[in-house]
Amino acid sequence: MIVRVALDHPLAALYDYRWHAAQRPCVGQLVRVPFGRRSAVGLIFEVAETSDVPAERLKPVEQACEAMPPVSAHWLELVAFAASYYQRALGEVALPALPAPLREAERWERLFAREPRFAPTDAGRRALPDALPARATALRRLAGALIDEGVLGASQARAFHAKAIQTLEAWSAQGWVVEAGSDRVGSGVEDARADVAVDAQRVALSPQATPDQAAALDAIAQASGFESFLLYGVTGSGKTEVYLRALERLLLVRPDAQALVLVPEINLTPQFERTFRARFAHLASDAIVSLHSGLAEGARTQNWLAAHEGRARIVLGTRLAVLASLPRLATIVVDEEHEPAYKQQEGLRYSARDLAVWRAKQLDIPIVLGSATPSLESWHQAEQGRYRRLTLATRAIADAVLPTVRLIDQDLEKKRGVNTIEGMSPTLIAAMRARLERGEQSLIFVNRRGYAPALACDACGWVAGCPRCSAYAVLHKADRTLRCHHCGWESRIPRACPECGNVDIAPLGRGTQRVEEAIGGVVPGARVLRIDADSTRRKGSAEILFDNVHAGDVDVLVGTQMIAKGHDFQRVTLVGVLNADSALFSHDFRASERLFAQLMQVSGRAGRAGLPGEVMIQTRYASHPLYASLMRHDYEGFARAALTERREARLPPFAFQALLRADARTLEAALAFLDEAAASLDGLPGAEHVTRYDAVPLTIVKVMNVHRAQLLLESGSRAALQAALRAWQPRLREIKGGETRGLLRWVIEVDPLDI
DNA sequence: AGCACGCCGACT
DNA sequence: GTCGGCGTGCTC
Repeated sequence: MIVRVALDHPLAALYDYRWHAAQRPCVGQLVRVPFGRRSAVGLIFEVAETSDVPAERLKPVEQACEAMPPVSAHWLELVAFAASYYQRALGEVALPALPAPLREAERWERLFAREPRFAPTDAGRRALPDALPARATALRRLAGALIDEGVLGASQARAFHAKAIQTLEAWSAQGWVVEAGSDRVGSGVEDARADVAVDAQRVALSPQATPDQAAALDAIAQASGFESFLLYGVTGSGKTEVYLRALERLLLVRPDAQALVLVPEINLTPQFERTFRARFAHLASDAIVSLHSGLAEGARTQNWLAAHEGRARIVLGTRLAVLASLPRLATIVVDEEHEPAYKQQEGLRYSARDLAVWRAKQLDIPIVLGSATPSLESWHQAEQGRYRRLTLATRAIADAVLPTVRLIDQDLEKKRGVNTIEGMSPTLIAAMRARLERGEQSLIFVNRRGYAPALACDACGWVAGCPRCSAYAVLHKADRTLRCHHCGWESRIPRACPECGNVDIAPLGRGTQRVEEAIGGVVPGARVLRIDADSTRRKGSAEILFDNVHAGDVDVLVGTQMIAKGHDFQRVTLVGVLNADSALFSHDFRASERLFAQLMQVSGRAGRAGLPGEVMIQTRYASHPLYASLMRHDYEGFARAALTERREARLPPFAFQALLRADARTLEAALAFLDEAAASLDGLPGAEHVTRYDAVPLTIVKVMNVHRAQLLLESGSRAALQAALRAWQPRLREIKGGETRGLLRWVIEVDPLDI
């Protein structure tokens, strides 16, 4: 017997091994095999009688993972499709899709051992680190492992301390730990339970579906087999309620059916999990699990296995969850389907949304893509009738009305001699003061973190830059550093200009920190809070900060995109947007689509609880059509105009694109490689239908002392592009190997988002 | 991708 | 004299 195994390795698709065990090998089984001088974990993709590899070179399989049920043929097919579509080796997709412990044969036994298991509760996570005496090192390490891993088996625990089980039982009595009997446990279960009561009330507030919601639900319920629904509804129109009810129906009708719910960001999973747990409180504790990179390894593995073994009925996760093994998957939801976060930006550069649609088609099941501002790709599909559009036209919350959007024309203000104060128009400042007097909240959206995006010398024109990247160094005033947001470089702020010695160096532009500081000055008495990647670095701190806003301890909230998503601030009646203009004239053709979606989203934060909301956007281009659409809350008009432009320019979704990216020590080497690569496309299958653009340096040419360039390919035919890419790769390997180019790395990206 | 082998410059 | 730089080649 021969088994063909996928290994996490870029060359051959499958490697052949001899199978000696008594029982028949099984496709989808995990195995440990010798590979070169070491041993590796792989996945059996095929079982065969013979091999093309000479018999003397065939090595035997070392071990098979008996405890884990094999992954389904459907899952293998999904992985094979993703590998082929994104131009990667099979194993490079299959193995990274598995949780890490499954990829290490040494951990299998422990992983599948049926023994008592312990998981920390939220209370435990908070209390344990401080509750133990400093001298109790074994206990402290036990607590540390418990928190880091998320789940600890009895034998693992005993390794720390002979009486660890008694200790864990005592902690369990304290409410710091839950014991999960002899079964494997999920995580976060009991934490979410604590909030069930609260959410049950919240849910109970909207028991009656709006007519739009009911119509959408009927359509989804009537779907037989594959159908893509584009659930198009403004913020607050109750898309989540539609997801919940659709899943409710599904899970009631089919007692074994599984659902996959994708959300764009980790921050949003706890909220969703609470809501889903409240609604599906009758399900077993591990019937709802989350999957995202923020979970501790142990917890993520247990959740993955709960999905794989069919115990999990609802899997809530970020983009990586689209590759979860779900043997009885019956429906998929992709919330905020337009979010760029669904695109993986390293390793296998897949679009979770696109793979989700493929999965639905493969399994012949319905999929719901939800958004207030759908991606132009999805909107176009709906226009073409390939997706079915379900519109939620009204806000579900009683009395909620769309906010008034007004532009602050900075050009006009300047002409009239109205000066901005710290980058803010007096109109915006007055509006914030008025909110403060009325006890309402303001939210100021700034698209840059840090104090100022640059530090410059007035005398000689010097601007502080990162020594390793071709980017400006961002000024962070709080810790008096200059930082590069591309590579993490940090240095002290110089006292004087290093070029000319001038001591009058000044910050250029405005980031969240500077705006926070400025508002403290111009809105006296306001309690200002900043939320961005810097202020929420510690795990869980974002939730604490958001809680302050909800509790009313904040008058003005300053932040980046982070503040625009997921949170319903009941008392926010003013949203201010500073420096949005830069995206209007970007060379990236998707910049305006992203800007529109972002502005619609931040606008949705204003006026949720019946209070009239107002959005003020500072701009120097007040007559730009994007703003005109925004003021009318007219996504459809925006989409129509944008799609017309895309059609005329032959851009996606009217063409398909791929990038060849190259990294090298010099820009010349990268460009030379790309030029040669472009020439080598000639004569390849499909190449006659593929347009080649010139190889160009990336906007930020140098990152970490590596120079980057790219070559864009475009075709009206996806099949032609795919064929050409496939045939191209051996040639690219030759070109790279043929001449000594030093460190040169290349990667193909299919359907790139940023160009 | 790892990992080994192998061939030339700065150190104990 | 070695340690270690990364160039090259291999993995069923």
